[in-house]
Amino acid sequence: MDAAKRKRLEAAGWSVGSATDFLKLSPEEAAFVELKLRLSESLKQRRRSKKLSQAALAKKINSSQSRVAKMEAGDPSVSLDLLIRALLAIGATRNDLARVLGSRQ
Amino acid sequence: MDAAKRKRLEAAGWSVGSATDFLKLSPEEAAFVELKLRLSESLKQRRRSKKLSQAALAKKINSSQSRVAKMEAGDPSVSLDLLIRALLAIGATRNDLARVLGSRQ
DNA sequence: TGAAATCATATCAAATCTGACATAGAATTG
DNA sequence: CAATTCTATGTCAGATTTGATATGATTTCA
Repeated sequence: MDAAKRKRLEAAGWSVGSATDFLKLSPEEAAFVELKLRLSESLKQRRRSKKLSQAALAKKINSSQSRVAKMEAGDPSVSLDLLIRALLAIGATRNDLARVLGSRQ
Repeated sequence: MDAAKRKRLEAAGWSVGSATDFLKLSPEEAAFVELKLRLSESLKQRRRSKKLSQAALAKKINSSQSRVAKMEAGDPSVSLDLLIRALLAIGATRNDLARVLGSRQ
């Protein structure tokens, strides 16, 4: 469907900034994408600051290195569930998540 | 498996308070469940305050009444993705979500 | 440089989640 | 009290997400 096509695009092009409206996403979809990207970035940061490899994190959450890579890349095949489980597993608290989701500052 | 059994139980018994450790959930799992329950409750509240029926909300997010009921009941078959999409669709902002996830007050 | 570790990307069968439907049980209203 | 509207719960085929695997690219470091 239409949504499927957009989903396929969701991942690409975001790596740099945090723009949200390069293709006609509804406000809710835009917010959803932004949300996932913030979690992705947070995951990458946290993992790195803990000096874990993707493989090591994967083990912690019994997943695989390739999936962790996809999480961090904002791949559309990765669910919020997985992202958040990973963040919790790496030591993030609910408050940490709240900070990631909310306005900067 | 073991996790599956727990998942099956995840939903029941939470309606009242917000206890989190009635069965041996790891801290991360407990946090994850707590998180879903908060979103469930928030959804129910928001929908009601907008005087929408479950069917009406379902239509908005092209889902079904039964699934909305499950969302609000904290049914384990409902993903975070769906919960959050529903909240966004009903007008919640990222900041609203952050408030729901973070510490009370 | 080059070997070793780490990361990115594609693919796929199995697992999970989904909307839809059926139907029963509340709640509301007349 | 119905009649009507709303909500809860079970089921299931189809869709999506998953871990695993393979393999190539990039980084690290001696």
